[in-house]
Order: sequence, then structure tokens, then C-alpha cells
Amino acid sequence: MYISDVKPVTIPKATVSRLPLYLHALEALAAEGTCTVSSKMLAQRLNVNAAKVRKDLSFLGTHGVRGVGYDCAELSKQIRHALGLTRDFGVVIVGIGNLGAALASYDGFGAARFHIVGLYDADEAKVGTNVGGLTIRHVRHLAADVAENTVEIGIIATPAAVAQDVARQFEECGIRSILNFAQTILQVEQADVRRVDLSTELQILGYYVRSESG
Amino acid sequence: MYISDVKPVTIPKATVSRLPLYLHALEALAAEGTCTVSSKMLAQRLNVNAAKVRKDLSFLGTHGVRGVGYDCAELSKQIRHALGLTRDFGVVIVGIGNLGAALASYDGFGAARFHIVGLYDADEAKVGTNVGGLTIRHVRHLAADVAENTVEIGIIATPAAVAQDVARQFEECGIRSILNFAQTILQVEQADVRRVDLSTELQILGYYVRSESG
DNA sequence: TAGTGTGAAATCTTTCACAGCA
DNA sequence: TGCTGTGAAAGATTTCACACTA
Repeated sequence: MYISDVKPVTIPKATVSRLPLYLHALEALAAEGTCTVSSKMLAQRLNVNAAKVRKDLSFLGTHGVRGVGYDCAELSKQIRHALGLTRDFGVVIVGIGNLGAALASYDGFGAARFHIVGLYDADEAKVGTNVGGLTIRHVRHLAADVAENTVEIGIIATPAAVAQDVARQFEECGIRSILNFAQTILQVEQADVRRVDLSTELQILGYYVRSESG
Repeated sequence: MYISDVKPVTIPKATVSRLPLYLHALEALAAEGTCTVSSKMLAQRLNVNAAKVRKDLSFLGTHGVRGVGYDCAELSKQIRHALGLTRDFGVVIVGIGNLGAALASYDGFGAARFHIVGLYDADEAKVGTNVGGLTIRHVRHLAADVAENTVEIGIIATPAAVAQDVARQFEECGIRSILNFAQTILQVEQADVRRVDLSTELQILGYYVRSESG
């Protein structure tokens, strides 16, 4: 039996995907000088039901105070802990086109536990240029670089045609978490993949545009 | 009673969010010269269960052929129809920083029913410059421009601090579908909002990194 | 009094399993 | 035989409703 099988509580997927939102809301509240927050207040900020907030937070083994609410600082800490944000994550980006470059320069990495440690592209013309403080290296160096550094997360921002091959390389060098911006669905052995695609999002929005306007 | 209340079938949200993926897979298959596809084949491409594929497609009132499968071209057409991709959508982007510029230059709008018709920024230094074939205009022109053109979808790629205000402006000019790349949760009256945020995605991935490595 | 924590109900989604058809 | 379409079961998620307590 693996350690992963005996996690004290398994947090439901739906809850995990909301934890970063609670965290962000709590940070905003703290910045405004708020010390205590109720499930109702958090719910309003996230546009969800207050009971859902309480149930979500109950998975953290949190202890809010009845009649009062949650301590913002304490709750932030618990969420960070639950999300594993007590450690740092190395991130590499492959494919430094418009989108890859934008991601590389992105500064909203929320309290920066995620560190971009490498940028890769297959285009020799781009290799050697500087983006967001890092020099683009040829993707052929990926495996060796990853072997030397700790890299947990790989971001794919290449054209769809080569995304699958990049994913395979990621798996070969032991990267098990992939964020895929390419317009393709990756076939992977083990890795967790999250997919972000603009045209998919637009098409989904488009459906609801249509149904509302009748 | 509104027309929207008598839609023949309400497609479940979960299904709607997969339709663009089926569509993309079908287009890839068609490009490979495949004419007929089984639920099993589609399932493998999307990494889902074949029964789910069949159930999803059954909401389209589709008719696959027993013992054979689905006709790719026909099925594509039905999905397009269901998603409302038989018409064109006008899209504006507000906030032309690195990300906004990348989105503006993005060419993967899948058979291009989505047309970017305006780019806006509050920075006078950017106004007048050309990105992806369009000239950036000052955001103060947004309302007037939208009144003259048909704009269904608004994309927010501004800093978080001003995203809420942009959303309000979108609603005021009648844009009811918003794709929000800013790191904030928008409070809107009526609009449909979809949120895409890199740091949220990384944090979610981070959780699973942790639980797998024990 | 105001607000948490949580069983239980309601709802949504996925999966199974199989009748039925080309 | 191979694959669709779909009831029904299983599972996940959301919401309700209320006991409980600082």
C-alpha cells in the first residue's frame, strides 16, 4: 500500500478546484484589513452557496467559530497547507510563441510558489533570446535540464501538432503534472493533465449566448 | 414564456463542455480521411468512457448506425448546430498586455466563427498600435463601438484591479458572455462568465503533484 | 443572535448492462 | 457480430435544514 492511499482525508475534486478561489478571496480580504470572515461572505465573493463553502472548508478539518466565522489568516494557512503550497514548484514552459511568452512573463503566480525554471522552443531563431528574465533554450536540452533541476510541472504552449510529443518527453523526464494550452487532448501514461483552450471556452460560451437570446 | 424555456432538449452542462472536444476530434478524424467513427474510438481520443460518449451524443438527437458508428461529417454538423456555431460571434478583448496580445494573435479559433472585432486598452501609449491586424483603441470607445457592431463575447485580459469595472461596462453595452482571464471573480448581473486563470490551474495541479508523490 | 458543522435529501453526472438493429 | 441507444444503478456534488455553541 502506498502512502498516497492513506491520506487522512481525500478532498473531493470539486472542492480542490475551489480551494485556490477561497485562498485568493481570503488574501483579498486580508489586504482590506478583514480578520474574520463568514461562510456567507466568502460565498458572495465566489458566487456560490454558503453551505458549499462550509462543506468545502470542513474537508480541511478546519475549525471556524460558531456565531463568528473563520479567521482569515488561519484559514489561508490551512488552505495553503491542503494545496501543498508550503513548498516550491519548478515549472518549465515549452513553446515560446505569443502565448508561451505571455505565460513566461506572467507575474500573477500568487505568492510565487511556482517558479519558472526553463523556457524551451524548437525554433533555433528563438533559442538564446530572453523572455521574462530567462533565456530560451532548445527543447533538445529539456531532459538533461530537468534531470539537474527539480521540475514538477510542465506547461505546453506549442502548436497542437507537436504537443503530444512534448507530453511524452515530459513523462520521460519524470514530469507528472502537465498544463496543456495546445488544442489537443494528450494521451499520457501517468501524468495529470489540465487543459486550457481558448477556442473550447469560446465555443462553450457560444452555446449559452445562443440559448439566452432565444 | 420565453423561447429559451421551450428548447427541445436541455443539454447538460457537463455534456456542453465536452461538445467542443468531440468536434475537434471529429475534425481531426476527417482530416485523416476517416468517414465513420465509433463511440469507442471517440472515447479513446478524449480519454473518457464510451458510454459517456453515446449518452452525450444522444442529447443531440443524433442517429448513429448500430453496428457501424457515427458519420463524422454528419456528427460534426450536428455538434456545430447544437453549439450554435452556424452563426458568427463578435469578440472584443480589453487589456492588451502580454496575454491580451497573445489572445489577439491567436489563430486557433477553430473554423473561425469567432471574430475579434475590437482591442481595447486604457494605456494611451498602446492606443493606436497594431496587434494581430487590429488597432488598439482606448477603452473609452468601447460602448460606442459595441453599439455599432454586433459583439456577443467580451474577453477580459486586464489586471485584476480593473477587471470588475470592465465587466460592468460589458454588461452596460449588452455583452452577456464574458471570458475572464483576470485573477478575480466577477460580480455580474446577468452575464455568463467563464474564468481562466493560470495560477488557479497551477495550484490545482500542485495539489495532485503532492498527493501522488506521497 | 449569528454562524458553524453536518446528516440527509435533492440533483447532477457517470457508468453499467443489455435489448435491439444493421 | 459490432455497435448504438438507453433504462437503471452507482457515484459525486450541491443544497437544505437544523442541532449546536461562542
